[in-house]
Amino acid sequence: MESSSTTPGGSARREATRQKLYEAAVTLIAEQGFSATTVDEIAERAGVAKGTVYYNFASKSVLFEELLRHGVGLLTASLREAAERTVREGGTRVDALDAMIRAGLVFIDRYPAFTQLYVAELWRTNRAWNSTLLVVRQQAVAVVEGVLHEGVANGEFSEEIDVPLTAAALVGMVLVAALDWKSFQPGRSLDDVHAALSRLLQGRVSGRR
Amino acid sequence: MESSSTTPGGSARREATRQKLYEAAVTLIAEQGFSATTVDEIAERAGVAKGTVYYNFASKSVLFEELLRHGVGLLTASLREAAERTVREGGTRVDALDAMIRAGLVFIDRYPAFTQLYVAELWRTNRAWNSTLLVVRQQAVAVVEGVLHEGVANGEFSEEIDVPLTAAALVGMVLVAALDWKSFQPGRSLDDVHAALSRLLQGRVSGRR
DNA sequence: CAATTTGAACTGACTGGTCAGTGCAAAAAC
DNA sequence: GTTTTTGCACTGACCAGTCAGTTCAAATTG
Repeated sequence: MESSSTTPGGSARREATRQKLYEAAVTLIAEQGFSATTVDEIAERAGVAKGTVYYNFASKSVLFEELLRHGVGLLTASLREAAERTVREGGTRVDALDAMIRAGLVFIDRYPAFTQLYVAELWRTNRAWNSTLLVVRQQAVAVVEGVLHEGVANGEFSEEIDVPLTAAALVGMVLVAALDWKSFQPGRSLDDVHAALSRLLQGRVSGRR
Repeated sequence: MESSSTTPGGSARREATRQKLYEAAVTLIAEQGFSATTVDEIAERAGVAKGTVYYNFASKSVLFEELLRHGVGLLTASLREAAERTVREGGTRVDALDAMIRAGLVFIDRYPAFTQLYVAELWRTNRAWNSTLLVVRQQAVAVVEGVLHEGVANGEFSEEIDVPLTAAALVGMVLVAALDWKSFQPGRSLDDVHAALSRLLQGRVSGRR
């Protein structure tokens, strides 16, 4: 009897090629931007012929869009997992936010190029992949918004907070601080950076000691 | 070659042309990115012949670099002014940070395209104008760092805060929240957005009412 | 077992188009 | 009469996307 034959999603070989192309594309586009990165460069970095890029992806833009979706999927899964685990283990929503900050830092630590690219392309308008970008942005922020909403509902947060704006601000805080960390103080430990952001989150900036 | 600005012979007419080119370039590059924007487009949008672009700027990259410097000069002047005015009028350093948040929002409200472009290009590496970018980034963050340092020195802030990281986080918070505001909730008033960010800054997120 | 067939995956030279930057003579502005 | 702008043709490099041909592992056959 036939085992579960050709899995929907392509052969293992093909999947490996696509993965190599993602990895090549993400660093090049993070460094240079989408338009300045050529398909030839991506193929060369991936150790693959140019035609292979077009065998696996309909176009340069499509490769990029799928890369975005792939990366954001990883990020949101990680954020969601951190928040859920914290709450499940009896933590408060502030604890959950803190756990998400850490999860965000861990992600950025592991995939700095993707983060760079995400920030750089996120607010572009008039681009072909605009709708993808919208979805992909909302996905990440929505996880934070969810925790904020829960906190407001259970009285842990003030009802006066502006959920979407606060979520965006928190995401921005982590993104920019982390990019700065990676770009200008790469020696710092993740715990160190996390501690600094925790302090800011919990308003423990003011006041001596 | 005397390409530097503030040339003795810099006529008012020439300055006006350069200004038109800045304005055309900033919106186009914000929308499309540097590489995807052509010199022909910039010239057309500015209502000027292509040759004029090259009469006024050595190259497309140089035009962009001078544009960056010009815009960041405006931003930092505004931030510095806000902080100094607050302190001069007897405000605390927290008040100064708050005033800088507002000044940042006012700037972004007035020059959204520049802000977009700034964020998009700020963490690019391997680009011709890398050194310019470094200067330009440090300029904006340094103003915030200055206020944090003063606050630590006079005991208003904990000595444990990580000044560079906290400054970057604050800048990120404002940038991302503001871009979100402009992109997705443009109806909101500046005061509204400012209030939400103030609350976050002062740790008044937790706790009922 | 080989030997052969099949087809998905991959290759890289090639094409058609785009674009930064040049050159220059003439007009306009100052 | 000097500076600045115009208009436009031109070049050379670069690049996204194509396509006819190749590879190779697994399936089929004898």
